Formats: sequence, structure tokens, C-alpha cells
Amino acid sequence: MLNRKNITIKDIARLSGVSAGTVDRVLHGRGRVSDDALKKVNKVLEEIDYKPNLIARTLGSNKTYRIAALIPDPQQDPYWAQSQAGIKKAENEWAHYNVQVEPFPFNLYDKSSLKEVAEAVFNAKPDGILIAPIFYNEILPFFELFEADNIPYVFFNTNIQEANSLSFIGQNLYQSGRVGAELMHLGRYNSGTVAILHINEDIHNSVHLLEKERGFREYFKERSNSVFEIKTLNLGNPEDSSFGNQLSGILQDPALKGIFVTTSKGTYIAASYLEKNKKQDIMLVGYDMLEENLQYLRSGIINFLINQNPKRQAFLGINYLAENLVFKRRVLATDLLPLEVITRENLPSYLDSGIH
Amino acid sequence: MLNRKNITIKDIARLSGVSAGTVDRVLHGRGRVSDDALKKVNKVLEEIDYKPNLIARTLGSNKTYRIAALIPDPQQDPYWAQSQAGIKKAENEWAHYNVQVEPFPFNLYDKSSLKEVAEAVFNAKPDGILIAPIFYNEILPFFELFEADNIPYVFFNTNIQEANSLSFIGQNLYQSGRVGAELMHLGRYNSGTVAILHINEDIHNSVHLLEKERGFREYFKERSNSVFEIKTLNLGNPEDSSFGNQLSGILQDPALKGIFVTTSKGTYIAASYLEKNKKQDIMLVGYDMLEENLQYLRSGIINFLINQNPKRQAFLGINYLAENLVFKRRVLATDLLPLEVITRENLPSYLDSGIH
DNA sequence: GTGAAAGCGCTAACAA
DNA sequence: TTGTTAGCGCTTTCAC
Repeated sequence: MLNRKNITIKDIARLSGVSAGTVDRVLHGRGRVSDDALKKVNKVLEEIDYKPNLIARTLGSNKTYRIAALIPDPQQDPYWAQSQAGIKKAENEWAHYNVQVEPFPFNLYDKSSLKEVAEAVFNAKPDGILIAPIFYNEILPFFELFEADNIPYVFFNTNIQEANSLSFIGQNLYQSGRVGAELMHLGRYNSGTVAILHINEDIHNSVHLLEKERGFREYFKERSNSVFEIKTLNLGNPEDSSFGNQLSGILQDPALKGIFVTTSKGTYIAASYLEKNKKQDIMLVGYDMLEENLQYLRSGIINFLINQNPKRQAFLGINYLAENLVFKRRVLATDLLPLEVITRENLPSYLDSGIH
Repeated sequence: MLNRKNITIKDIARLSGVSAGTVDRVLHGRGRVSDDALKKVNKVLEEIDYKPNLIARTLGSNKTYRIAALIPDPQQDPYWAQSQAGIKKAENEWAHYNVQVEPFPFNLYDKSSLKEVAEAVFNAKPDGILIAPIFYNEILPFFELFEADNIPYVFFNTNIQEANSLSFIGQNLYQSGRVGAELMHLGRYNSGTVAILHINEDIHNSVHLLEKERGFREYFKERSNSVFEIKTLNLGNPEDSSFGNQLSGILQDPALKGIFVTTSKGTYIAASYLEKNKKQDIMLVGYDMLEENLQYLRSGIINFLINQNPKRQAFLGINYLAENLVFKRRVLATDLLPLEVITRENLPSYLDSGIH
């Protein structure tokens, strides 16, 4: 266990015949440095393996970083509540490094709200921004503003390719649909009807849902030996009067063998209808570990949940921003999280482990 | 975004009318402090919410921590190679805090090797120890020694209840067997023979394997509607001449519908036999994302892998030790990781994500 | 027992 | 353009 002493700025200063202050200036490109000094320092830097002591750096600079979190109001949806939990967790872990996170919640059901709140974020001049950019048109104009101010921003949940985000954390939606199909395919049936349900009170993520549908359909297209008929149903707000009728309608189809629900809230809504109609033998595959979904998973109404891991997504989002700010570290451009399959039997292990 | 300045040791010193040094002595119980001073400081501490600045602490103390990692030789087994990868990852992350990890590999196939290496660990007087305590009798006597030296140790992979380890990271093996059974149950069959295969060249973990078997059997016992006959087969070293015969033997059973293999290496060995014998329709459920297993998962020979996540187990083990040493943080006593289900379709997402 | 003071490695303000 | 200096908050040594 050799304990080679680390190289410090002082060492570099001594070796290159300048002062620590000058070395600091060279290292950070701040301030005017003479060509001569620059050369001398760079020469030394090339020869040795200098790793700045980040602990000392944060202590010395004594700076606090403020991150703004622009996400849908957690109170409006359990899915987004989990995101918020991830943000809180990350904030706790970074508190040592003087990183603070301020939430800027917007109304999930009112696009203009995103605009207003984004405006507020911009005015707050944070050091970094975490965004769930679910309303494309509303958020788009702000990216230029953020970039003009040199404020790094990270996306999670939804990606916007055209923007210059520091990184994106989410899942491969197409592949997610394929996993849904695979799980459905595991059931005992090889023919009949399978329904894809978009229960979509928040219309924002229709692109999301279509990607999942595409993956789902393509999986079956590749398998000629299974002769499912795949139907898509777009259901709107569960409060609407037509909603119940439509849903009950398809449940009457005697050929119906399985349902793939593309949203997390939709999953337990569909489950409740299955239960009400005593449809025990229909495979139900849906999304996310919402409390309601877990109940139905335990009771066997839901067969599989695909975990989109909203908590971890947001957690990683803050992490990436913080690492970039504190450690000036270049971070992953795209982080696609694993498509976790939750079943009745492995559910307890997911709940027990501290990760989720 | 209120920026309440943090309370420092100086503040406490001023408020209680003593010096910073004395406050430090009180906080850490080091050194002799007069009753009077003790009272004054404690009074202030009770009234305010003091959170030590851990960054400053590590910088100030300028101490380096050495962690010894006592694990099977990674070169002998791909499973343990993954553990080592986790250790390396953790070491990198903690390098800032002057935490170093030194590997102490022992021979997986020679119990006495563990003894020797443990001896070497003890002599190295590390600040913390990560152990995969797979040979019970050999490692047991060392715990007293470690404790006498006040060296915290953390288990992963295998737990030893009687020892006073700081924590244990692993999985619930019984539940893991249940998940295996559940996945098997998802197949298209409801009757026939299902084989549990213990392919166990390293006899050490027989307890492990029996726990998995127990879970597997109990799952089916709870379901009277499925009439599988469950057979257990203990196979030894794949190099042995009898091995191939035994394995081929059960594959001849026309009633055989599925195989549950309880070890990671055993999984691809069983898969290779299925492939050789062109047994396409037999469900194969096994363990871990070894490269060989992934091939068979992709080609459809293996249906499911349960991920024991050796990399993450070891990673967390170092994390827990480091947090305990650096931050004096009390850590989770038992961390049972999620029982991740890997399928052909979600595999890419597991490989892409940086976690695994 | 206790306070003063130096130091951890880096940053940043200030003279020069 | 540069070196010096005074911190950041805590630990640790060393007189008293």
C-alpha cells in the first residue's frame, strides 16, 4: 500500500518557478498570464499527473450552487411525487458540497403554467436546471435564454433532441414497449386479442406512448407464430362519462387475452376495471410502482409492471448537474435506465432495497 | 433560497466561552475536558443544530483510510470478476476522500487459502475490511481479531449472523428461489417435471443453494393447481466424467419442462447441454449476467436470468465502509438488493445503463 | 485541561 | 501580469 503523496499546486509552482496563484490561473484559464509563465506551468503539467484535490477546492472556493428543478407539481400525480423524492435524496447527498435545490413545480394540466414557471426559473438565475420538458412548445424558447446565461440544464423523463442539454436521463421507450410485449407473450395464450391502452389524461406524452406502442407491435410482428390481434384504444380522462363505457366495452370481447397499459396511472385504472368485471384470466402489463399498482400486483390482477424509475431518474439528474458544477466533470450525455420488470415475487425485494 | 450561514465550531466556541480546540475535544470525546467546559459546550450543542462540515473535516484531518478487500480470486470465476469491478468503481469514487482499497484475493477452490489471506489482512492492519465470507469455518476465528483491533468489517454475498459485521449486502435467497419458480410458472406448461440443478463445483455455497431450492419448492407448494414434479439434482464438477452423463440423463426425460439452475456458471453449462441436445422447448431459468449466459439468453436457450448483481454488492460494500470511516456515519445493517429479472428484451437496457 | 496557532490544498482578493 | 496573503472549517500539536 504505497502512500505516494499527492501532487499539489504548491509542487507545481515550485517545479515551474512561479507562484501558486499563477498556477491556479493557468489551471482555470482565469486572469491574464504571461506567455512565459504559461509555458513553464504547462510543461510541468504535462510531465506530471496532477489531480486537483476537489475537497480542498470546494472548501477553498466556499461557493454554493443553486439548482432549479422544473418539474410537474408532485401533488398532482404520484408518478411525479416519486421524482420529487429522488430530487430530495440527491439534495441531501450533495449538501456537503454546498449544493442546494429549489423546486419550481408547474401545473401538469396547464401548459401555460410551464411557461410562467420557466420564466421564474430564468429570473432566479440558478447555476443549473433540472427539467422534465413535457410540453415541447412551451419550453422550447427558454433553452436559448439558459444558454445565453451559460446555465447548464439536464432533461429527464422526456428528451428534446434539438436542445443542447447537458444530458438526458430516461428510458428507451421503444424497447420498453418490446419488453411489454415479451411479458405479454409469456402468458399462456398464443392467439386472441391484445389491447394497447393509452389512458392519457395528460395528453402531453402522446409521443411517449406511441413509441411504446411501436415497440409492442414490432415485437409481435417479428413472431409469425403468434396470431394475436392487436387493438389500440385511446382513452381520455377517466372522469369523462364515455371513459367507463369504452373500457368496459373492450372487456366484453371474449377473445381478449391481455392488456398493455402505457401509463402508470392508467395501469391501476385498468386494473380496477378488470377487478370489477371479474376478469381474472386477462394478462395485465403496465407501468410503475405506484402504491395502487402494487396492490393490484400483489392480488394478481396486474401481472407485470415495468419500472420507469422516476425517483432514480430525477436523482441522477441532480447528480449529473452537481457533478458538473462542483467537479467540473463532463457527464454522460444520455443515460437510459434499465427496464426493470416487477413481479409479485420480486416486488418485496424492490421495496426493501434502499435504491427505490 | 435562503442562505442561512452554517454554524461552525468557532460559533460554538464563542457561544460557550471556550476555545475551538475544546469544542473539538467535546465533540469527539478525545482528550480530557473539565466538567465545567463540558457542560457549557453541551448546553450550546443542545440548543443549536450543529452539522459538522465533513469536507473541512477530511481536509483538516488529512488522513488516508485503507480498506482491505478479502474476496475470491477474480481470475478464477467471472462472477467474482464482477465483484472486483464494483470494488474498483467504489475506490475511484472515494479517492477524493483519501480512501484506498487493497485487494486480498484468495483461492476459490482452496479453503486454507482464505485462512492465509485473512492472516495477511490482519497483519496489514487496515482501517476497514470487505469480506465475502464463503468459507465459514476458516474465516470465523478472525472476527474476534478484527474486533479486538476495532476494525469494522462488512460482508457481501454471504452473511454470517454470528459475527458483528457492520453490515451485509446480498440478496434474499429464499425469495430468489421463489422468483425463479414464478418465472418458471409463467411458461406454457402446468404439469410435467421441473428440475432444480445445483451445479456446484465450489461446494462452499451449498447453504445458498438450498435456500434457493426451498423458495422454489415452496412457491409451487402454494399452488395446488400446478402439478409439476420437482426433482433436485446435485451435480459436481463439470470436468468429472459422470457430470455429462447425469445431465444428459435428465434431458432424456420426456416429461421435463423446465430447469432452474441455482448458480451462475451452472446456468451456461446447463444451457450448453440444452443446445447440444436440441431441447428448444425446455424453460431455463438461471443466474447472473455472465457473458456466456447473455449469449444463451439472446439465442433463446435461457429464458430468464435473475441478477445477483455481484458488482453492485461489492460496490456498496466499499461504500458502506467508506461512509463509516470518512463520515462516521452509521450505515444500514442489512441491504438486500432487488431480485432483477433479465430477459432477452430488457437485457440491452441493463447493458447500456451505467449501473451494472 | 486549555487556548493559540499551524496546517490540510485550494481560491480569491489585493498589492505591487 | 504576478506573488503574497488571508481565508474556507476542522484537526492536531504544543506550550502553558
